[in-house]
Parts: sequence; C-alpha cells; structure tokens
Amino acid sequence: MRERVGRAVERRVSVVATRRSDGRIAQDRMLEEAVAAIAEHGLAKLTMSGLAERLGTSGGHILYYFGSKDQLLLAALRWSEDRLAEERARLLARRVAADRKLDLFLGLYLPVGPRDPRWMLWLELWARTAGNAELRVAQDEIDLGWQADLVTILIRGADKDVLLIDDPDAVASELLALLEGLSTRTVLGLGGTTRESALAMARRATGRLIR
Amino acid sequence: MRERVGRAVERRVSVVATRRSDGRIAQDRMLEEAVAAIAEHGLAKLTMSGLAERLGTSGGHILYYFGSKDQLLLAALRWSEDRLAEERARLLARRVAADRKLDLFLGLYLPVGPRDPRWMLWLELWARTAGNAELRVAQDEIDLGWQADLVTILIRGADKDVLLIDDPDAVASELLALLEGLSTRTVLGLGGTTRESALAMARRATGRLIR
DNA sequence: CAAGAAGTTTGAACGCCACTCAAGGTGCGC
DNA sequence: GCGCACCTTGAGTGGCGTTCAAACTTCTTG
Repeated sequence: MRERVGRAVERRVSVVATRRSDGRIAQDRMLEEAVAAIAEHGLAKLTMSGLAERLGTSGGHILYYFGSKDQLLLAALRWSEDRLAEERARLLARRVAADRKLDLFLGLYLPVGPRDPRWMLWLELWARTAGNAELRVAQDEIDLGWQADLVTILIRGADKDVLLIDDPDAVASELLALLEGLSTRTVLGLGGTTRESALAMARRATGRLIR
Repeated sequence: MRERVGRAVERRVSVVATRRSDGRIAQDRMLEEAVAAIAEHGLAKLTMSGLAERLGTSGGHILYYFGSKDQLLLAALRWSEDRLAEERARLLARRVAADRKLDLFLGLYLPVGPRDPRWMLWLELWARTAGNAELRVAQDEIDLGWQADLVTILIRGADKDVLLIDDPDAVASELLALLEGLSTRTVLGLGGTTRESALAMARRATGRLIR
C-alpha cells in the first residue's frame, strides 16, 4: 500500500534531529489552503495542480503526503475538527453555569455563517462516505466527541439541579440531530436560514428539552 | 446554451402524433437506473459510459437529454421527489385525524433505511450546491413543498383542536430541521441511527412541539 | 568528514473521465 | 416519397487524479 502519511508526524522525537524543512508545517499549510479552497468553490473544483500552484509546489507532492484526494479531504476535516475539539475542551473546563455552557455549546456547533468551511467539509464528506468505509468510521469517531461532551454538560447540569433531564443520552442525540439539520440549512442558505435564526431555534428547542 | 432538456417533455400534446420511440420513457429509464446506481455506489462511481452500458445505449446519448452530470443528478432528484410529492398530496387528501396525518408525514419524510436512494441524492446535491446556484434554487423549491404541506397539516389540526400550536411556521421549520438531521444520520448509519430510532425520536419531539 | 541512507520534490506519463460534435439514422407530416 | 426534425452514435478533446522513476537534500554513521 502507500502508507506514507504520518511519516512527518513522528518527527522531532529526537532532541537534536528534526527532519529537514519540517514536513508538518508544509502539511498544515496544505490543509489550510485546501480548506479555504473547498469553502470557496467546493471540492469538485479543487484540483491537485490548482492547489499545488497556490502553494508553490507540485501536484505530486501533495499526494506524497496524503495519498489521495479523499484522504486529503479527511485530513482537512480532522484538522478542522481538532481545533474545535480543543475549544470544546476549554468550554468544558470553564467555571460557568451549565445552562450557559449549553448555550455556548450551541454556538460552537452551528456554522458561523453560510459557506462555513468546517460544514462545507462535512457536506463533501457525506457524499463520499457511500463508497468509502474508512470515511464513515472517522465520521462516527468525530461525532462521538460532540456527543460525549454534550452528555457531560447535561449530566453535570442535572447534578447541580440547573437542568432537568431524565435521559441525557436521548436528549443529546435529539439535540445533535436538530443542530445538524439546522447547520446544513444554514451553510446552504436553505429557506433563508441564518446563523441567528438557527441559534434562536436551537435555543427554543433546548429550553423545551431541559424543561 | 444547451437547452435540450425538456424537449421530450412536451410530446404527446397532439392526439395522433407521439414523437418516435417516445423520449420520456427513455428518460425515465435513465433516471431510474441512475438513481439505483447512485444509491449503490455513489455519484462519483457513476460514469456516463457505465450508466450507458446498463441501459444498452451510449454515453453521449444520456448527455443529449441531460446536458451534464450535474443536471442528471438534479433531474434524478426531481424525479424522485415528484413521486413523493404525489404521495404527500394523497396523504393531505385523506380523511384521517391531524395527529395521525402528522405521524404519516414523519414516515414519509424519513429515509426507508440506510442508503435510501432519495436521501443519497440529497447528500450528493448538497456537495455540488456550493458551486452551482441553479441547484440551490431547485433545492429551495422542493423544500418549500414539504414545508407548505406540513404547515397545512398543522393549521388544519389546530383548527379542529386536535393539535395545540401557536406558530405553525416556526413549528414546521424546527420539525423539518430535526427530520433532516435525523435523516442524514440514518442514511449514513451514523451513531447507529436506524429508521426506527429516528422515527421514535421524531415522534417524541413532535409530541413536545404540539404540546 | 566522507559516503550511504532516508526523506523530499519534481514532472512526465497513464488511464479514465465528462463532455463535444459531426455524421448518419429514423419516423412523421405533407 | 420527400423534407424536416428529432434521435443516436462513437471518435475526439482537454483535463483530471494518480503513479513513478529520477534527481535532490538533509541526516546518520563509521
């Protein structure tokens, strides 16, 4: 197989060494540029040679790291979700009331606006998931992160009697499904949905779910 | 431009005539086969020549009717949604209680199971909407059909005091967003979501929304 | 510090794809 | 039975993702 990905990941293990012009920085730039390009014109219009030109390198070089366009997409999504997972962790650690925390969670999940890069990546991934089992697994894994953190917020809130919940898992599932639907509508600009209207709807639904 | 699509649509206007080997049947078969193929392996793996072979024709011939792969996708979606719109109309006309009607609506909207052809088409379309304004308009139009019918059900139910609703439009929007989220999760098999679990969740949410 | 190993970068080459188009075929109305 | 409009084909075109051998650069080892 290929299995070239991840080579640069284990660099900097020795104190003295550090391999060459540091592959990780190169990869990060690639992902950053790829995400921006996908958000602008969609994955279909993103070509290897086009992206290479934006980066001042060659098409073959990008594939040296990522192996295929599908893998590049997955890496871009992971890259984008990793930063959000950190923000979520910071949110969880903050010392604010559970209901406020829940509200911040909603804001973190929903797209910042139409064509939100992170959500555009999701739409592209969903289309490619059909023919690629690996993508589905990765997807499930990321989703589980959101689910787990939301459940944590709910349980903590219930413990302190700030929130009233019988089944945190069920509530979390339903809320995430609603948020996902609102998000796709917002990114696509369907039915005039905006971040604000989506947020308002999510808040109303949340209030109803936690009584 | 191209503007070949729709030519066969106006056939059979004269009583005697009927143009040749009837283009519509040919187109219907193409769409049917295309939908099946997309549901099986995704749009990316569907090639013009491959589809042509399944149909016993040439790749160029399919494009003679649809103009491009994107247009073929859109036509397939319209074809798929048209049949559902009819079913919805039949549902609206039926003489059953509003709450029962609402429940049937949920069943009609949600995917029949993982890899539901209709929903696979939606996922593919979402990915292509970014770079194609025409697709977004079509999308909005179809969505409006669901929204309008749902609002009708809600208002009629409220009139007869079967359902308790203050703002039918808002309730319909929220319910549709939830249904959409549940649907994508079901088609993709995310988080172990099945039609049954999605339906159960939709019912609980519905009950909460109409008091 | 020399020389081989390991990692990086390139660009030409390949097979496949959506899409075009000119040519020929086919049925209908007159 | 002729002309017109529509239908059908398949070879051709440009561009795509992907492969790969070769050149290049940095690191490691004796």
